Amino acid sequence: MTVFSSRLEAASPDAAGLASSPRYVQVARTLESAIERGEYQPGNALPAERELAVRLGVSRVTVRQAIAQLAVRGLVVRRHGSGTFVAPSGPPVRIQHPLSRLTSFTEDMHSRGLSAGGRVLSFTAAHPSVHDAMKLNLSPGQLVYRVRRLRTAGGEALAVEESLLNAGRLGPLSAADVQDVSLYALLQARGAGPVRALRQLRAVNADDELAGLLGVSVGAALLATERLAWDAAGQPVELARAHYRGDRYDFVMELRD
Amino acid sequence: MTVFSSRLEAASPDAAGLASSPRYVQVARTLESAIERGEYQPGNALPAERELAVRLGVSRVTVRQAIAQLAVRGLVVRRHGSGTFVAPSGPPVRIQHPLSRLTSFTEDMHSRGLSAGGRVLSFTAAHPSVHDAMKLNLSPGQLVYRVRRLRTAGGEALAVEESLLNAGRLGPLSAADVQDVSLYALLQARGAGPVRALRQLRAVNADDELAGLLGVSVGAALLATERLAWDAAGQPVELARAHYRGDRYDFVMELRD
DNA sequence: GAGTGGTCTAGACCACACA
DNA sequence: GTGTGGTCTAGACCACTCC
Repeated sequence: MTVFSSRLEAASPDAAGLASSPRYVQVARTLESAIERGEYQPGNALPAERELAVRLGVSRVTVRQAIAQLAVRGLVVRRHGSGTFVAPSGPPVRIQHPLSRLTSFTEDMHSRGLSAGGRVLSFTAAHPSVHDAMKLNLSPGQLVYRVRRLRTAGGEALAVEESLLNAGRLGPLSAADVQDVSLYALLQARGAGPVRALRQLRAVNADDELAGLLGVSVGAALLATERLAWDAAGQPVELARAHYRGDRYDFVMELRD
Repeated sequence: MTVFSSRLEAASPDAAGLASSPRYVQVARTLESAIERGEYQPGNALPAERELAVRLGVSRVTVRQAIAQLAVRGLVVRRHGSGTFVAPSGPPVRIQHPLSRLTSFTEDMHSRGLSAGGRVLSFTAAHPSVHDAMKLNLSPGQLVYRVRRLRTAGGEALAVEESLLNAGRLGPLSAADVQDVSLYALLQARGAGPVRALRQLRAVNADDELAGLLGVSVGAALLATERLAWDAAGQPVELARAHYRGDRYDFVMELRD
């Protein structure tokens, strides 16, 4: 089925006095409205880039530039060798994180009936950076455990989390100890359960590595957080940095006057 | 000064057994490390794209693809007709938003000694969407004021904020009333001061319009928030959606067990 | 006007998926 | 093998900035 008119911005270049936008923007809009009209259903493939180029009378490079815009916004997903597909419409897993309380990722997911999975990407004992040592109230020579984990929920990668733990405070720890267990539970078991934390949120673009791990395009918006947690004695016990998929994670908080 | 070797990944394609990455990634890394080494100082221009292409032995398109990666990550800023510049190193204005309390943008900025500026982009009375009407506890026929403002701090665009206000509850309101004044102060003055709010945060990529208003590249990560505020009587008084520059805004919150 | 980034093209080859 | 997206090229013209 031929969905598009053969040319863009047909007769009058800017009938309404609008500045004519670049072709790739026009192509992006054309594709977007076709998707919105339901001409391409979620999960279905778009026509191949080469075919779109012919149909729309533009070069393939221009089509790619247009599709790249849609991809970074999460409207479509590209699969090398296979095609470009309309993204599943409603976010299949949308997490709402209640921020009033100090909870772990594992708890969060369980309270929503999702299986909190994960995979340890790396586990090392190392010297923290000067900056991090200060935050954890350590002298630069002291060791920290550095745990890097990929967090999943409902089988889908949701976040990459890196935790720094005060090694001296916790005693011996091995990679097996952090496998498939909440770090909070582990800290609690060793008498270093956090009771207070500061959490900072900001938005960043995914670099190659995070994009690969989370299954999003390079440049996709991620929610980046840093959390510093203290135990009852006021000692810092954990410094955690996490990158959540922007399209799959919501933080919700309650504010009062 | 010739900064780069004339070719990338010179003799052995993958000496350490590493899969050779695309050229534009290599170019991006080359430029990034040159910036990190201080060979290009913040505020200074990079060599022109055409010159980089010649120096590095790649096409200009490839150079552009590499620079695009750096631009979306905020390392460099492109200025049409003028050049590509290394971004100012440390974020010159980094806001930390204390989330424990219900504060307005204006208050936030003042408490940091920054002038909270702004510009009303649009002010209309309109019918809310069904979805929004529900949130504001209105019947679909009732009117809302829709205020769209560009928020600045220290002379720099920081956020685009759109507020929906219950028109019936507030009485007559004109564009002049929302000019240069905190909406919270205005609500307070009309006996609809908010005492409780829910705030949701997520990360999104900037579209053309937001990018233009905020002075960032299309696709840059933004912190998107939606806030629904209630007055003392438990009536919803404001539904606000805002997009903050991800590289200029931090949210910080305190959590307790 | 000279120099810069922004857009666009036609064509090529590579890497991956799938039958 | 065939079809798909991913990368890359050389060259062109446009739009903007700045002198």
